[in-house]
Amino acid sequence: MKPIRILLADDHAIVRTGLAFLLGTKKDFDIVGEASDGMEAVAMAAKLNPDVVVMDLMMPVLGGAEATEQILKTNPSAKVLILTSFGTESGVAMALKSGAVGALLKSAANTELVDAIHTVAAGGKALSPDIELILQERDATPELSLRQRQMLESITRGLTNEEIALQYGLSVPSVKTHIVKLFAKIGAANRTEAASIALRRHLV
Amino acid sequence: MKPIRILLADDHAIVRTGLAFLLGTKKDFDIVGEASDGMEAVAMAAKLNPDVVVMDLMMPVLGGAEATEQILKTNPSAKVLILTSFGTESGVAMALKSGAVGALLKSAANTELVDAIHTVAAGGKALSPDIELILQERDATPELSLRQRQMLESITRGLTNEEIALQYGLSVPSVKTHIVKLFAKIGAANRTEAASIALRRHLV
DNA sequence: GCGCAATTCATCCATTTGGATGAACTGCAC
DNA sequence: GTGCAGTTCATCCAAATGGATGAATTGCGC
Repeated sequence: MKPIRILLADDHAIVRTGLAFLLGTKKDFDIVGEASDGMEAVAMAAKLNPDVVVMDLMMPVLGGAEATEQILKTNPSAKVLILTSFGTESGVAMALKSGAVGALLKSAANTELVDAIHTVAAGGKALSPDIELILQERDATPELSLRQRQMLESITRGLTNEEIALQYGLSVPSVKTHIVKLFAKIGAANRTEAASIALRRHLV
Repeated sequence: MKPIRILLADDHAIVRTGLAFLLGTKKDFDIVGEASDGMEAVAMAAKLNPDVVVMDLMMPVLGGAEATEQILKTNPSAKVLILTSFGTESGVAMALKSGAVGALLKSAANTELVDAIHTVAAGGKALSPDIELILQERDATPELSLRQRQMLESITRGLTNEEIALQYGLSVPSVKTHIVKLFAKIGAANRTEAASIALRRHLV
């Protein structure tokens, strides 16, 4: 039986070492490459054509979600499995939308990772219970419109309504309308809580 | 020559595997234990009396900074080396104040880690340039008083001045005084920007 | 003890914010 | 094409906020 060809992508050398050691000892796994950022992962995926890409979500140069999208463009048969840390799970939904077929927390046991790789290589989806929970929370946050995202971004910068109006060439009443609707959507009582929610949920 | 006895503490099994593999192959290192949270690290340090503790900053149950303090209480000769991820460096200053003698980013090359362990085991300090930079930024943020920290915490929760006054049994004018001084210290133009700064710099 | 920072509170005022309501236009979906 | 969401703006008002100033108390360090 052919081994599963795996590409590792993580900016932490220690994690790559751990993964390479952990997965390299399994006979049915073949580590074909290691990338230390998203851009490198895309380039190596195109060249090496791996079966599974085990990828960190938070990487410099190019993040995991964007890298997933790029990889699947040139390499549609590859299965992308996302690794994420607790507290930085915000991009998981985006990565899955980009085509990742699995995601688990870095704190997962080693066996969980091995199982997940087998699952996705066989065409299945591998979402750990923790991740499912995160996605539910995410769903609880309704999508924001373009203007609402802009307002939120400005709010987190501490701008006043007048400054925001100026920035986007709007009237102050318009800004207020957008902001009030934004509050209702994200469940904020005021702009300060909105900023807090935005930063905590990584909405900006 | 006696090998350096090392205790690993990291909630990510993958990272522990990587560290164990990376350090375990060196003849002068002896991995005497692995802990998956801060509490465990404290307990194992007391029992095993390691020379060096390589510890993650972000751990469940008990964080790296607190764990460092606890360990040094029962084990003053131990050298604590902090590992931290980019973006979660906020606690580094606290960990160093707690007595850690070294800190480096997880994205550091494997050799850097090996060098750092040798350095701290020999009684030196091991701060990577990235970490030095972070500490400088930290210094740019003046220390906040107890009340100011409380105000900031409440602000990030979106509370109004009246709610904050109620929470701490103060008058609204007092709350305002504290908040205005807080703004001056952290360089915020208003409470929303203050919340933003607090969350971004992990001041709360 | 003296000074300083932190803490407490008060008054006054301009600005900002949040909320309610109404109205018009646009573009997309059913 | 009808409806809905998003967008734009207006008016009016109450509440919250920020800023300035003054003043008293406490506690810590030199």
